[in-house]
Parts: sequence; structure tokens; C-alpha cells
Amino acid sequence: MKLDFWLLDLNHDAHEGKSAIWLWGVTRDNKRVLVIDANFQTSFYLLPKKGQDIDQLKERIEREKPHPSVERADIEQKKRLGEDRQVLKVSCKDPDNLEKCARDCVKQLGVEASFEDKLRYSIKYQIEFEIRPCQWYKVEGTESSIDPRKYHVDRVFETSGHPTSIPRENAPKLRLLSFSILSVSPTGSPSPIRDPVCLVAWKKKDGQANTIQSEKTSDNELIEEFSQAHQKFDPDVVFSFGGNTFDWPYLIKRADRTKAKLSVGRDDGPARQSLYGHFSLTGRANVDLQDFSGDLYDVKIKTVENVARFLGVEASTPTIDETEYYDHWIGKDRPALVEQMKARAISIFNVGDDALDYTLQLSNLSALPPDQVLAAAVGFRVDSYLLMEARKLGELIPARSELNIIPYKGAIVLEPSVGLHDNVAVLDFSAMYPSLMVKYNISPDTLVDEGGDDALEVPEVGHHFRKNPPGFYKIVLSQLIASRQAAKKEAAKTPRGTPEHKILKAREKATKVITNATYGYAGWAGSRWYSREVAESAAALGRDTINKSIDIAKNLGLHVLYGDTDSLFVEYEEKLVNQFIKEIDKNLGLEINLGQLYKRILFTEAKKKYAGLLEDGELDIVGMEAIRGDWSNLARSIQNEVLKLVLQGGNPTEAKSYVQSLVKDLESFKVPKSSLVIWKTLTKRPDEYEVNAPHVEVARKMAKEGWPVTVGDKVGFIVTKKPGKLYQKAEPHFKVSLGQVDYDYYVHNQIVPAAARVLEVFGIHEEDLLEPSRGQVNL
DNA sequence: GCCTTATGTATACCA
DNA sequence: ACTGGTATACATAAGGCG
Repeated sequence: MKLDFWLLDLNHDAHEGKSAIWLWGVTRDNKRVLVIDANFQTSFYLLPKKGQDIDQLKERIEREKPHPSVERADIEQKKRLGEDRQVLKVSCKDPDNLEKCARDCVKQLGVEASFEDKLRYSIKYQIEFEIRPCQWYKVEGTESSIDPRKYHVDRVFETSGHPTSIPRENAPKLRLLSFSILSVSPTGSPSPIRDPVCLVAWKKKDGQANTIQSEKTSDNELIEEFSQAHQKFDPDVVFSFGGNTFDWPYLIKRADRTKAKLSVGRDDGPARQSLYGHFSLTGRANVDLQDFSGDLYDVKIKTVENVARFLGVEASTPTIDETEYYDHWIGKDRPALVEQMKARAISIFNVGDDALDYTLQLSNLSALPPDQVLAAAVGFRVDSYLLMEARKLGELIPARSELNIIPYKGAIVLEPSVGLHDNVAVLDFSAMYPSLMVKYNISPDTLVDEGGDDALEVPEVGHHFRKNPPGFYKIVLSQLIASRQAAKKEAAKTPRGTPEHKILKAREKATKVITNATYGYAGWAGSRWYSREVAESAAALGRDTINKSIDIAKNLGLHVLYGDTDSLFVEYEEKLVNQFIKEIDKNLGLEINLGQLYKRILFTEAKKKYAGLLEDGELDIVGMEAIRGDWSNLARSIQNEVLKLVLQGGNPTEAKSYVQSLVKDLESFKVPKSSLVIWKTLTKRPDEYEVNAPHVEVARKMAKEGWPVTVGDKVGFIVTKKPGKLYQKAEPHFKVSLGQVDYDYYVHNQIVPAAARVLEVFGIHEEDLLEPSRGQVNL
């Protein structure tokens, strides 16, 4: 019997006392299915020393069995650092003892090394049969005698062979659920040791937001009621915002305390902590959108609502602060809080719905299941992708090992030409590092000791790389670049606004993310294919490329105003720019594209900080305080206004008077408290800091008052009139009243520096902004 | 002991 | 736990002065 299914999640579990892979999926007729593949035996490789007789080794392994779980050994051809090598694939009965088994074999046989013995059973399965989640498969087998209701599926299937992929087709209709919990405490933030969950809000695809509320001191009933509702809806994807750090651990601890059964997985189990610190629900995808928001660098303060606004999906802004939850819950304002929680569930749902295509595409490309892929750091996404590709290419997969890092020289940033410029074009190399790695075959397996006709010597750093055959990085990067081009091309042919278009864009974005991270991966100490020479050479070739481009531009008479890593900002002359693009292609064999066009642009004296006026009249601000998350909104919006006056109106004098008027009597403007809050990330525990800093001091104060802040959280503070150092003047934002605000600080250390950063360019200094009498006459 | 300057720590940004 | 390059603020140590 044959079965077609779309793979949502997979895990390793026993089946009839044997190790098996459990594949959770959805069929074409929209049924949920559990596919059990108990026919996989894991294995590792042994690389003999040169001169060792491989047939003899094979015979010895099978006869001596260095470890009881050795099943048999087979001879295979593999590649190791560009060399063809014969290896032994040792099959192993017991996946839990793979590493030990490999160690014993290496010791007893005196071979060079073992490979792939540290890879988990399910990963081995994935690379062996090219199993990527979020894709269609067909498989042979029979209907199982297991009751499907036991696993919240419609069918349980036992395979006779292994799944084979079906060429690209879209995902089935998945059941989506979002949820968020609420707990309150009179003394600060709630603690699962003390405070029960008092509300769960959720939203499913079609329908309104729902809640379960509880008055009781025990949330036993609430947890079980939620479990029932959850299982009844039987979601495929569960969205949360902060679920991995708050909702799930809280629910688990509460369930443990009150002896409630938290049943949310398809196995009726709870959420379980997994590989990347995230939580997994068996047979479902638990997607924490806070992880997704981590990739959105433009969203400075990561709330669901900010993420929703950024994505352009619907979300209502909450009005009740976390510190007011308790009073609302026990008081007459509870309905407002309940509404806010419902709105939160809706916002989470909308963000999740929007982020789903990207999540599934990134999961499919990287081969990390959808519940892991967002939780995994970029390096591990690349790692997982490379594992799959390495196996396809017959490369032995090295183990990850943390080496001591030797830093190397990176990119070039040009000195900006300070001031205002009209009609400026940005020329960007497309995927510069990947393109260079492909063009010059930069890879650990093409690195050679000696130069020669068949090798390239990298300028500046002097490493040599063979031109042929193509190395590992060249092959994978070429594939990625080609697949991104294909997605791009197809997207261009597909009508905008259609689901297909969105999927193709998501595919393109996922491919881009993996492509662009590969250079960094090569230079990451934790990488399997770490090579400082590779990373260093890519960087050196990048510098060489940008330097040559500057010369080409100059020879054409193009005026270069600025540049950073892979871009050049030039005075825009259409004919010259087109010529330049052709020259780069001809002389360097690389693609450079016309990027942003600025009607007018302002460069400050600092690198990496500029602001430009776009064709449509919008400002594009880069690196400046106006877009930094660690400046008050007050300073940010004033700098933004100053930039507008300068770039749109061309009027620094007006900008100057604007700032002066604010500075003169800031207090009288009655700016809202929220615009005075300065947010900074706590990057370690408060006691680990070497020097006193305002946000650390505030974090300590908050912890003392029952609002502990954990690593990675943003701490919001306002500077008060209290005497002393800044860190003594800073107070938690929610505790400060407008009367306590040190407006002098905001004038001297926020508004004036932010405004002067722009106005310095026109000879307007900080003093001029502070002392109007010495400046020009105001209008 | 007080003031100025140099250095170190911390954060967020650009590509 | 992808890389290096850069700006900036504030705390603190070091240096200079009387």
C-alpha cells in the first residue's frame, strides 16, 4: 500500500521495542497521519590510515566486533578534504551507543578517525534518505494496528521502505492556533512557584479569540481545560510570542505543582524542552514568534504589536502595562485586561499567519523541523543545510569542535565625504562573499600549500586555492545562488498578492539567509567546515574587489562619495553608472547592481551613519540615533525632524531654531513619559557586570521589587533628578512621574547630541543649540 | 584632593 | 553562539597640578 504525506515533524521513539522514526504529516485528503519507519539502522564511518588494508579491516570488524552493537561493515567511497578515500560504513544496532561503539572501533583497529558518530539518530535518518520537513513524500507500507486516536491522528502507517520525496508542491491546509497565558502577582512579576495561571487566551484560524479564566488559587482545572480545548482543536502549528521562555515553562511548572495533566502533544504529553532551548510538542510545530522577531533588525523593541506593525498585519496596541496587571485582574477593570489578552492572541495569530510561509520554507531548506528552525541560531541553520548537502556529495561530515579563534582582517569602510549631496546612486555587489567564494573556489578542500598555475594566490593574505575541481563551498553556494535566482524569476512571473507569490518570496528569502550566512559560518569556530584561511581569503578578495572597483569608477570619471564592504555611493550619472556596471562585469567578472537612488543624501563625519532622501520623499536613515533602539524616542524623533528639515527643506537654520525652541524649556512641552524611556538590553546577569551601568542598576532595583529581568530582556529606564552618576539617577520607567524627570539630562545628553550629529555638518555646534543668544536670529 | 585625559566596558549598529 | 568594522556613552583608572 502506498501513502502520500506532507511532513510536519519527526522524532525518534521506540516501536515494538525497536528504535524507529516517527514521521508526523498531513495527507492529500487533509488527514493527519503518523508514519512509523522502523527500518532504519544507524551507522558511522571509519577512515583507515593510509596503507591499511580495507578488506582486512572490514573482516576484522565483523569478526572481532569491537563493540557488541556492531552489526556489519561496508566499504564505501567518500571524499575528505578534496581526496577520494575508501571508508568503512559500520552499521550499529543500538543508536544510543553509537559514539562509544565508534570509539572502541577506532581504538581496537587503529584507524585514522571516525565520522558521523556524534549525529543523532533522527539526523542520520534525515541525511541518509534526504528527509526535509515541510515537503511531500510517498512511502510504501501497511496500516498499523495501533489505534490512531491514541495519537490524535486519523491514520497510523508502518513503512516497509523509506519515504521518497515528491517534487515541489505547496503545503496542505494546516490547522493554526495561537495562545498566550496570563498570571498576576501583587508583588511584581508572577512566579510559577506561587502564582497560578489565571487566564489563557487563544485564537484559531476561523473564529474569535477565546479565553479560559480562573479565580482559584489552583490552576489545575484551567490547565486541564486548556489541554482539552487544545486537543479538541488538534492544531498542527501552535504560535506563541515568548512561549519558549515564558508560557510553556510556566505551564509546565504549574502543572507539576498542581498535579494537573498538561496534554498538548499528539502523544498526549506536555511540551518538552528540546535541542535549542525551545519547547517541542510531539507531532505538532511549536513556533515561538519571538524567535522570528529576532531576525527582524528593523524592529527595535520586540513586542508582538511592533512586529505586527512592521509586517503590516493587524494588531491592536495594548494600553495596560505589565505592572498594572494585578490591579486590573483583582479590580473592576478586569474586562479591559481580558480584552487585551484576547487582542494579544489575535496579534500573535496574525503575525504567525504571516510568518508561516517563511518558517516552512526555511525549515524545508535547512532540514530543521519547523519548531526548531526559528529557535536555532543562524550558524545551526547553515550547519543543518550543509549536513544534507555534504551527504549528497559524498563528503565525510566532520564533527563540530570549538577551536581557539584567531581573528582576521575584514571589510573596508571608506571615509564618507561629509555634507549634502544631490542625486547619489548606490552600487551594490550582489552576494559579494558567496560570489567570490564561487568564483575563486575558496573552500577548505581546495586549500593547498603551494602556489602554481592551477592555483590562485589570494592577494594580501597569500593563501592558495586550487582552481579545480570545484570545492564544497563552491558547489553548495552555486546551488543556493541558482535556486534563489529561480525563485526570484518564478516570483516575477507570478501575480503579486497570490499565495504562490508569497511562498516564492519566502523561498527566496530563506535561500538568501542561508547563502549570506555561509561566509560567516566558514569563519565560525563552531563550524564543521571551519577554516580561517577560507574566511580570511573571502574577506581579502572582498577588499581587493572594492579597491579595484573604486579605480574603475575613478577612471570613468565617477565620483565616489562613500562605500562600505560591498557598496559604492557615487554621484549619479546614468550613462557612467551603466558603463561602470559593464566594466565591473568585464574586468572583475562580478555582478554589481544599481541599488538605492537618493535625491539628496547627508553624510556625517562618522562612518556607517548617513541619511538620504528617496525619490518618493521618504527618509532612509542608516546607523544614526533616530533608528537606534538605545536612544529615547524624544531624541530619535527630534533627530528625525532635523533630518527632514535639512534633507527635504534644505534648511539647517530652521532645524536649528526648531531644536533651540525645544531645548529652551523642554519641561513646558509636556512630552509623554514613554518618549523619555531609554531601553537597553541586559546581556548578562546583573552580578556579572564589571562596571556600573544605568540599565544594570535598574535591573537590580527591579529584581529587588519583584520584577526580575533576565538575560536578553530589554530594561527601560528614565533619568531622574536624583544626584550622582547616571546609574544612580536612572529609575525603572514605570516608577517615574513626570515631576522627577531630569530634563537637563534629556537636553544635554539626548536631544542636543542627536541634533548636533546632523547639524555639525553645517557648522552648527552643540553650544549653538544650547545658547540661542550666540546664534543667528530666530524666525 | 580635584580636575582632565586616557582607557576599558558595554551596546547597537552596518555590511 | 555566523564574521569583522565602527560609533558612541559612560565608568573608572591614570596622570597632572598645586
